[in-house]
This record gives sequence, C-alpha cells and structure tokens, in this order.
Amino acid sequence: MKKQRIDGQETRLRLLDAASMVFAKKGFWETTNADICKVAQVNTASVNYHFGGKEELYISAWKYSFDKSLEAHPQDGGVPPEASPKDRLRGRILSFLQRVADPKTYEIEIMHKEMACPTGLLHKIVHSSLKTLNDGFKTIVAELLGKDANEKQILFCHMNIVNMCFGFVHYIHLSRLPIDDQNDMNDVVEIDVKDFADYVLIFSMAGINSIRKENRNSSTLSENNSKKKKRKAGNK
Amino acid sequence: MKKQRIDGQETRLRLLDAASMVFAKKGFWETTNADICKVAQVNTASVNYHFGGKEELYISAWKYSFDKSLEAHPQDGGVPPEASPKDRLRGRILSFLQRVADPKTYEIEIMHKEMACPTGLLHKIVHSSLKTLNDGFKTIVAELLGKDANEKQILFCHMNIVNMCFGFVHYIHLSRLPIDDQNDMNDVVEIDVKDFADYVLIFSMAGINSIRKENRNSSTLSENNSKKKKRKAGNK
Amino acid sequence: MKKQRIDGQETRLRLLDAASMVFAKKGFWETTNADICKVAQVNTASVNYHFGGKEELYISAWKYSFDKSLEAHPQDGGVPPEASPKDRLRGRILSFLQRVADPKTYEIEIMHKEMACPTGLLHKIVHSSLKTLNDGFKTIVAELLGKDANEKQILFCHMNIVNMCFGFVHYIHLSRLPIDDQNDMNDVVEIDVKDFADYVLIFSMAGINSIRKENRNSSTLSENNSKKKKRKAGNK
Amino acid sequence: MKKQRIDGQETRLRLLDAASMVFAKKGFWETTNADICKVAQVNTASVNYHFGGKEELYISAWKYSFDKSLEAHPQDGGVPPEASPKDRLRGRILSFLQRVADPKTYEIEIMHKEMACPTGLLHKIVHSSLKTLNDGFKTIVAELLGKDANEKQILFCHMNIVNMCFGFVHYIHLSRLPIDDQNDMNDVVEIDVKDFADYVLIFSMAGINSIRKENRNSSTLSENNSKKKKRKAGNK
DNA sequence: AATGAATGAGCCTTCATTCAT
DNA sequence: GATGAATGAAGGCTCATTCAT
Repeated sequence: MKKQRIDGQETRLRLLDAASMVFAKKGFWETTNADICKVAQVNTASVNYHFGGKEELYISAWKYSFDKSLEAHPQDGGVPPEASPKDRLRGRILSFLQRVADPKTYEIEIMHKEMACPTGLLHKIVHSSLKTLNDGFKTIVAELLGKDANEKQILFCHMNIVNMCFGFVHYIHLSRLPIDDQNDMNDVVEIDVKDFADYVLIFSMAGINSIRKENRNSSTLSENNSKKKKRKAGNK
Repeated sequence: MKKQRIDGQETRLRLLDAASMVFAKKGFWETTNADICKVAQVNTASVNYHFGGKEELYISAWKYSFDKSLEAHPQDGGVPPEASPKDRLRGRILSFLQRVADPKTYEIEIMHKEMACPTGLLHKIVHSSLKTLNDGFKTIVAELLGKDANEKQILFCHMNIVNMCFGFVHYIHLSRLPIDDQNDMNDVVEIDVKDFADYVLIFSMAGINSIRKENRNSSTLSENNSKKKKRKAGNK
Repeated sequence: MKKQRIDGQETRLRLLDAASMVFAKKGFWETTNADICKVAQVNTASVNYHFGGKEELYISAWKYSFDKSLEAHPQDGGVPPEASPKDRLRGRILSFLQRVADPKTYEIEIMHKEMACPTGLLHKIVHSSLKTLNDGFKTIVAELLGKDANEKQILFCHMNIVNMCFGFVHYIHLSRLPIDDQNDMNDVVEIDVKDFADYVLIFSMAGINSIRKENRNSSTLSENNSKKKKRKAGNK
Repeated sequence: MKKQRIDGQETRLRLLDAASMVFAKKGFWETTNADICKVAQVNTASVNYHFGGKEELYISAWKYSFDKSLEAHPQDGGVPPEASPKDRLRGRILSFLQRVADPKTYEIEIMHKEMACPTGLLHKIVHSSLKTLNDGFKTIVAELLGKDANEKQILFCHMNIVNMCFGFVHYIHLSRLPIDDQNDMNDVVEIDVKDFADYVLIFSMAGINSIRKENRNSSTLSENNSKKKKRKAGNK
C-alpha cells in the first residue's frame, strides 16, 4: 500500500518533489543536481536518466508544482462565476495567497524567482500562466470599474492587485528560511493569509471604487457640459 | 589609442558600471566575471585586482548603484517634510518608481533579484536599505491612518504600497530585455512612470481612507455602546 | 580495451601511486594536478572526485606510501627486541635506509621535502611519524650509552644517527632523477644500501662508545676526587 | 650616512635581503614576488626591473647570501692549513654549523630547500658549492683515515660528517618558524651550536678512528699472515 | 530501471610579467 | 630609476553530463 508506484515512477516523483522544493528555495542557478538528488535520495545520474538534464527537470518540476497547486487551490477560490464581482475578487486573491502560502506547492515561488532571475526556460510557460492569472483578475476588475473605464485603468488596477499579492511571496520565503539565515531578520512577522487577503481586498475595492467614482464624475461632468453646450447652442 | 592607466579609477569605474548592469540583468549566479569584463572591456583579472573577487565586486556594484540612485532621486521625492502626508506619500512613491525606471541605476533591480534569489552577500545591506524604505512609508501611512490605527493595519497598508511599487520592477526588467527574449512578449506595454505612480497613489489613499473610516465607525460605535451601557446602568 | 569503471578503486589507486611518485619527485608546490593525472592516465577532475582536492590527495598519498612502506620494511628491521642493542640499531638503520631506497615507496622522500618546504598539511602526521622514528632510536641509544648518560648526550647521539640516515635521501633522489637533469652530476656514485648502513653503524657505535668511555672516566675521576677530598679532609 | 646607496642600489639590496630571507623561509614555489616586495617595501615591478624575473632574483639572492656567508664564516673556520687535521675538521664543522645558525645568512637554508625540492635554477651553483664543501672535508678525512683508506671509506666518512651537519638545518628552521606553526612542536629544544659541533666532532673522529684501526688490523693481519705463511713455509 | 564512476567544459582566482607614466 | 595599473597564462575546483555495468 505504501509504495504505490514501484514501476519506475517512484524515483521520478521523488525527483520532482525534491526539485520543486530546492528550486523554489535556491533558484535555478544556485541549485545543483547534487542538491536535488541528495534530498530525493537518488543517484545523480537519475536526473539525466529521467528528464534528460537539469533544464528539463526544472521545467518538469514547475509543471508538476503548477498542476499540484491548481488541484489544491482553484484559481477562482471556489467562488462560482455567478457570485458578485467583489466575492469573486476575494476568491481569487485568497486563492493566490494560499497557493503561495501552501508549504507543499512551490509553483509561485519558482515563478517569482523566474521572473526576477529569468533562465529563459520558463518564459513561455510562466508567461501563459501569468496571462491566465492576469486575465482572471482583469475581467473582474473591468466589471467592477464599470463600462466607463478605459484600458489603462483596467491595466493599472489589476497590476496593483496582482503586485500586492506577489509581495507576499517575499514574506513567505523569509519565514521559510532556515533560522540561521534570519539572524538580523528577527522582525519577520508571522502573517496570517486571511488577514493579508482582507487588506488586499480592501485596498483593491477602495482603489477601484475611487477610480470608478472619478470616472462617473467626469462623465457626468461631460454630460453636463454637453447639456450646457446644448443650452448655449439653444440660446443662440 | 585607448585611454589606459590614467589614474587607476578608469578601469574601476568601468567595472562598476558594467557589473551593476550585468548583475541587474542576469543576477549574481548567471553572471560570470567574463561577462562583466567583456562589457567593461577590461581583462578578467581586473575584477580580482580591483575588488578582490566576484563577491566583493557584487557588493561594491550594489553600493555604487545605491549611491548613484540616491543622489539622483532623493527618497522623499523632493517633497519637504512639512508638506501634507498625501503629498509626501506621492513623493516617495514617485521617487521609488523613478529609481526603478532610471536606466542608469540598478540598485532596485539588483536588490529585487537579491530578495528573490539571495546570495547572502547583500543580506545586511539590503535589509537596512529596505528598512529605510519601509520606515519612510510607515511613518506617512501611520499619519494618514490616524491615531486609531493599530500596528497590523499600519504594517499591511505600507506593505501593500511597497508591493505595488515593487511590481513595477518586473515590467521595467522585461522592457529592458534584449529584443530576442521578448519574442512572445509583444504585449509588453510601455508604461509611463507618472501614470503608474498616480494609480498607486489612488489605491494607497483609497485603501488607507477606507480603513480609517472603518476605524472611526467602530470607535464611534463603541462610544455609543458605552453610552448605552451607561444609560442602562443609570436606569437600574 | 582499457579496463575502466571496474570497482571504482582502480582509478583511486592509480591516482595514489602517481601522486606519491610525482609529489616525491617534485614536491607539493611544483606538482600540478594535471601532472599527476597525466601519469595516472585519468581525468583531471578525478582528483576532486576521489579525494576532494589536491591537498587531500597529498595527505592521502603520503599515508598510502607510509603504509606500503611500513608493510615492506618493519621499523625494527626484523630484529627482535631481545637482540643486542647493537643488532637492533643495525636493524633500524638498515630498515630506514631501505625504506628510502625502495623505488616503490615514497614515504621518506615526501616527508623529507615536507620538512624542508613545509606545506603545513603533513605537519602533525610527519611530526608523529618522526617522533616514532626518533623514539625508536632514542631507546637503543640510551641503552648503549649506559646509565651515566645525560639527556643532552642521548639527544645529540640519536640526532647524529638520524641525520646520517637522512642524508641518504639526497643521493637516492639524485640517482632517481631523469638523466637530463644530471648533466653535471656525472659523479653521482651508485651507493649500496648495506655498505652505507655499515658505515652509519660504525660511526654510530664508535661515537656512542667514545662518549660512554668519557662518561666512565669522568665518573671514575669524580670518585677519585671524592676519595682524595676525603683523605684531605681526614688529614686535617 | 644612513642611506649609503641612494644610487639605485638601495632597492636592489632591499630586494636581495628580503628575497633571501623569504626564499629561505618558504622555498621558491610557495614564495610569491608580492611576498618579497612586501618585506622589502618596494613595488612588485621592481623584481623584474632589477633582476628580470623571479628566477633571476632567486639565483641572485642565493649568491648574495652565499657571499655574505663566506665573508662572515670562512669555510676553514679560521683554522690555518698547518693545524692538525682534527683541529681543521673541528674548524670546518663549526664553520658550517655557524653558517646555518647565523640568522643573517640564508645560504645553507636555501641550498637545503633546493636540494630537497629542486627548481633546477641552482643546480650548477649548488653543486659546485657542495663540491667545495665536500672536497674540504674529503681532504681532511683522507688525512685522518691514513693511507690505507680506500675511496669508498673516504666517501662514506665525509658523507656521514656532512649529513650530521645538514641535519642541523631542520632544527634551525623549526626554531625560526613563527610561534603559531609550532603548536605541536613544543618539544623543539634550543640547541647550542658549539655543543652540537662537539658531538659531531666526537662522532666523526670516533668513526674515522674506528675505520682506521680496522684498516690497520687487517693490514697488519695480512702482514702477519704473510709472515706466518713465510714461517710456515720456512718450517717446512 | 538505476547507479557509481568518470569526464570535460567552464569558472574563479592567482601570479609573474608588462605597460605607460 | 621606479611605480601603480593592467594583463595573460595557468591552476584548482565545480558541476552537468556520460559511460559501463
């Protein structure tokens, strides 16, 4: 019962688990195959045997982590499409933060490192993943901003939201570091995911509403302007 | 001919310039001394001659970039301390984004990579730099939130603001990449710093105000509650 | 074809053999890993793979040579402890010289170089090895000198003996050099180990006896002196 | 008065002094030009400027030390050629040991290192120096051994003497080492040159006499044998 | 399928030497 | 005459990869 995959997938899976963890912790460049194989308790040659090389393992590890992550945390946070935009936004924010905080998935952490220090190997894959993420937010944001919103507003709004979420990665990363490396970091505060999500949501809604209101005013204004113009015209 | 051996700082500076650029573009691990020296058009051994090693060059390059950056973009954005909190916040946000966007300084980009893929070499230095940054925002945020705000609120608010700013690094990084690497990234939008700063400011102020209002309500509520209690007590 | 990857000790042994020879011939500093690996007909990286580095290989090679040497030439020269001191001395001298002359062990030659140009890597190991050597001689020398001998006499006597032996190393070294280097050394005489040992023994015994006789005389003298003094005292 | 050689020989001499010391302490290979120039407090380029390279400096430093040494300690120890062989032997032994012990000359120490770890640079020079040394001893030894001695006896006798002397180098070297390196060497005994010389002389004379006596006996014996034979023959 | 042994490319670094002043 | 700056050659080491079992 314990050993489910004696069929030669055992090693492969051990490698994927180890790789995603180590890559997430150290990044592609500082990680050596030996590091991974030590954790996976397999032979160094296994990397090449099963994946063909370090680069391929890296890609596979990310995909593996990505699938695992999506399975555990659906992007919409379990909120149905017919729910209110605000609820759906909350769902997505929470989902993202939970993916980051889940100590068993490394998708976001790897992606974050990849964005900062690109290897080029995950460019396409990360790009499409980010696009999915962004589009999810974009739709909701557009809905919340209303029909008066222009492209730039939608872009900046969802960027802000996504960026607030991404910042969370650093904290998680720090809090996961071995204690030795935190010497001078004793002010690392333990942050609760839901608390953080609340604040991101507040900022998001407040920001969006602020822009929406502004849009309304200026559009009303322009309507008024039109009326005035019309009157003026009529007065002629 | 080439200008060589003039005052011994020529090469040193060329190395610092090249190093900060290459380190910012590739990160510490993917960068080789040869890469830097090629850009600086100096001999590989120069790194050791002038700095003692790759690691020391890395540290020096960051400091160099940091100094250059601060000189060009004061952290308060040139806004005097007696200005309104909102103006000071705008100043800081703009200052930070400009430091990121300035194609001649690499301070933030290196720091960002260092946070994502730590070498351990800049831990202390980056930590203190981040602390300065955070404290600057924190003070203003606390002021804006008013005296009813608790620590958690201040923390999350300034985190959100800083995170919104940091997200900008990715966009700058992408837009600076050589064209070859942007193959599939044709949807990278050219972003104007001031525009982006406006939106970060709107979100920040809206979020802060939202929390502030909530605080006020709940405190009024509790006052009312006290009054009611007193009445009840009086009715006894 | 070549026998490779049989049991993983093949390469290791080839390295040890080559290393002890080359180190003995050139010393630590002039020897490069490439030199050794060329002789051993293995890849340069093998040094690090099997030993972790040049220094460790150096240490291992000495130990290897030391063990081999002791196995072939027991320090007491096969002379039993109950034999006469002179025979035991002869045994030790011969054993040492044979260890030096044996073209298959490099223990002494490496040690000699290490004493002249210390790397610091063999300090402890050589020191203890020398101590064993010295102590072996010391005991016999003390026995031969008799109970009247003082510490200084024992020290200098066994130093002289050891030094006479060590001088043999140079001759062996010269005679082992490639012919090219011996251009002007055509007067290097082929020396027979046993002949040399005989002379060292003669000098050793003669020197020791000379000192012993002196000791006896002076002690007799002092006895006489005491007697004379007593007489003088009695005459008072 | 202080600066006697302001004429561009100042630096040259400083280099020679520093070089002979450092080369004696570390040997050719572990010594870097920088080491020497640091001690000499001159620029690194000076080595090449004044001597043309490290190797030439090495040779010059040895010659410099050699001359200085001979000047201070004449090889015959100041004993006139008409003195008794034993006195002349004592003179030579003492002279050699004093050359070794003199903290201002490095001739022997460099030569000793060169013999152990040859660079090839001093081969000729050292060889002729050794030959002079050996020949000096050889003549005296031959005289002491008497006319019955054969070549082999002379060779081994003077080798033994020279070897006893050379062993002294190690002790001097150890006692000159910085204290840090002597951690486990606390049993390094301070040795008095004259004491040591005495013992070398005792061993030398005793050994030589022992051989001489043996020669005499065997020659007498052969004479007797002849006589006996003659008698026997006469008795017939 | 999996592994221990072995390899080669490439990197950082050292150091003697050269260059321009 | 002397020096600080700069260089190129070479060494030790790391590490992804390959080989033979």
